[in-house]
Amino acid sequence: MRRVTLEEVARVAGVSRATASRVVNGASTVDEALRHAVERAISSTGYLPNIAARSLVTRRADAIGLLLPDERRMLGDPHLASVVSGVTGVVRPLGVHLVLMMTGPGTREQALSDLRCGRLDGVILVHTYPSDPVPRQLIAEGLPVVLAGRPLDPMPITYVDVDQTAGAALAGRRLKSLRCGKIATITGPQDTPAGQDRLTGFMAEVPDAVVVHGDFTRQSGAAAMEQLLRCCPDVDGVFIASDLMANGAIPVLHRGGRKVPDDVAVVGFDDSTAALTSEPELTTVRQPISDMAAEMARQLLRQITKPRSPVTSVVFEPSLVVRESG
Amino acid sequence: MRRVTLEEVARVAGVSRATASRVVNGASTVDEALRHAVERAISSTGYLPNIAARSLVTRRADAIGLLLPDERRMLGDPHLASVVSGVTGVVRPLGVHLVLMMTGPGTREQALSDLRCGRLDGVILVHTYPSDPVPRQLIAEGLPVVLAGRPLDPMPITYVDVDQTAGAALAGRRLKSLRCGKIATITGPQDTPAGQDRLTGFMAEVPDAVVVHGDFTRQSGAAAMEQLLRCCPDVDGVFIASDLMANGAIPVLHRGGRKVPDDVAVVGFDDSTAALTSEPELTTVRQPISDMAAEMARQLLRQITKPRSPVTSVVFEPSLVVRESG
DNA sequence: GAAGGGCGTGAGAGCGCTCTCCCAATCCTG
DNA sequence: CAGGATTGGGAGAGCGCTCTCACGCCCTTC
Repeated sequence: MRRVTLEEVARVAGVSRATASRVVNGASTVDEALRHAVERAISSTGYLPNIAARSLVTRRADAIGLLLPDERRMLGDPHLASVVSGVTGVVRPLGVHLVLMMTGPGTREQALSDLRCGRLDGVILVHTYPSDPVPRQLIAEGLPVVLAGRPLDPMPITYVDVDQTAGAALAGRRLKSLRCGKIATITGPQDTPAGQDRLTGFMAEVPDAVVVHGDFTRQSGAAAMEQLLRCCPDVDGVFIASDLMANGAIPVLHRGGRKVPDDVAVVGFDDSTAALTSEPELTTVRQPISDMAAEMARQLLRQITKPRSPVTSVVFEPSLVVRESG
Repeated sequence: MRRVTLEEVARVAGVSRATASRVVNGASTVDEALRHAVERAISSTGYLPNIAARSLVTRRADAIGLLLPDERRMLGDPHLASVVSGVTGVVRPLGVHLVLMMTGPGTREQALSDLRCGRLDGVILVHTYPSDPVPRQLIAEGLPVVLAGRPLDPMPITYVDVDQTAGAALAGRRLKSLRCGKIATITGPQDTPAGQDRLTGFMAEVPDAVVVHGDFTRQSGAAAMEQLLRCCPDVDGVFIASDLMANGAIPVLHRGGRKVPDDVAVVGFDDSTAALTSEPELTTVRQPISDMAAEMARQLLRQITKPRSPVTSVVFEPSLVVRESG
């Protein structure tokens, strides 16, 4: 079975290859009659443009990469699906492919060379770790890139994030409005912007809060809560900097004989699926992940279309989702 | 900044483009001295092959698609990440891209035309719904495709699945060995092969089990458990056909005053992350999702390399993971 | 009625690569 | 040492598309 080429469509329509190409690409300078002839020829032959050939001359791959952190952390990340659907929602209608890449040995390098050899038009980088060299390399080479989340060190790069500080403040205000007297927080890792901002935002609202550190994992949430109950048994309100940690912490509270929210109110962060699998369901700070992902896609597309366009990061407003836990 | 071409590498190395190409593609018939010259030229110029040009002549896109079901169901699917990592693990080292596609309006058609126009070499289809026309279209056109999970209607298509029946039997045997007297099951949707097989496999082992239907969602698990407690309050062992449903069902059990596993033993299916977020943690039937995904990738790659090769489906053995719930 | 300006069309030159010839050089064999 | 076999390298023809450029044609405009 042979593939139909533009040449063939042109022959059937009785026009030149150039005109057929114009119709395929929606140029406006084609006579109505000829346009119809070409369109008929396209549908009668079942023509589909060969992307490789087009790509060769336009120097666009019409594909972008989504570079995810190492597998272990990602496997538990309930955000992933929302990110993917937000990005594809923007990108698919434009015929742009979304290529998924996980950080493994050498994979970040892979993505870089895919970008350099024109196989990918740009990448969205999720969760770069501190001191990750990739973002800097990308901006140095002028390659289109958008970061999910503000980078730890300031650099001239487009990112999309939620206002973490404001979100944590929301949580603080909620606990205060619940008339909690002894308030604590379980933090995220302090070498990440999100971890830092959620702490500072919360402390600004509740300056005398007890601070226990976690690292965003479920296990660390459980461990931190054990520590908290030991050092501060009269706590009656906790802001836990991720739903996943809250998910690990709440059973510890139960085992410690506390009822949630009656004895201890709990507010999480993320509004991930973990918020719904908790018992009771989590009051949490919502990040509009899907919208943010869509915005990342739009920003990336803009950079691809207009290279070296100015850096314009976007910060979304978080909101409080009140459920049962606090 | 200009891109380096093969032509340039050849000039620097003092050979023809053909020889340079041979070195790049690892042909064995190149003299050691020349090979080294070319390799030096490649690294000194920073040459990277242009994929579009290569693709144009080899007629391979070196990209495969992962076609996922509609977003709503997928968002809650904890398997996704394992599937992705299993597939990329096989496919990336070979330089093959994984393109993620979600079923939206017209997206399945998109995937088909991507396949037809050579933009994708093959697809992995996850969760086709009953009477989905896409699998048949694909096999009719001889396009490489692998199904995740046995199709409902038998058709000559390669699929990878776990032995659902055997897995459910494992669950049944576990509950019997726990000396449960009154055993029940909450099923998956009976219009899916997994839903059917998990029921029949379980019933073969526990013929007198009480049957309540669910549809694999958390909500349906909760609803089914309420129904079960009403119609059969003395139940002391339940096989729930998905961890997600078990996740919804266990709180209902608690609210009904039953302790898990003391009063009611619970066994789930999937060994998804939902099994770990349950309280207590779920005893469940494990499907080696990541291995299965890797196998799907291998099968697909084989089909791409050797078109029209015979259909060879692979069925994996499930295993029982004993945790706290039963 | 001639000159000027659009506008739509076709010819053709690539884009960067692979791969099929074909030729030259080397090797073996009798 | 001649003949054939074998091997490595080069020339060049595409792969299917886009896009520039130049050429008609028709519609103005004085």
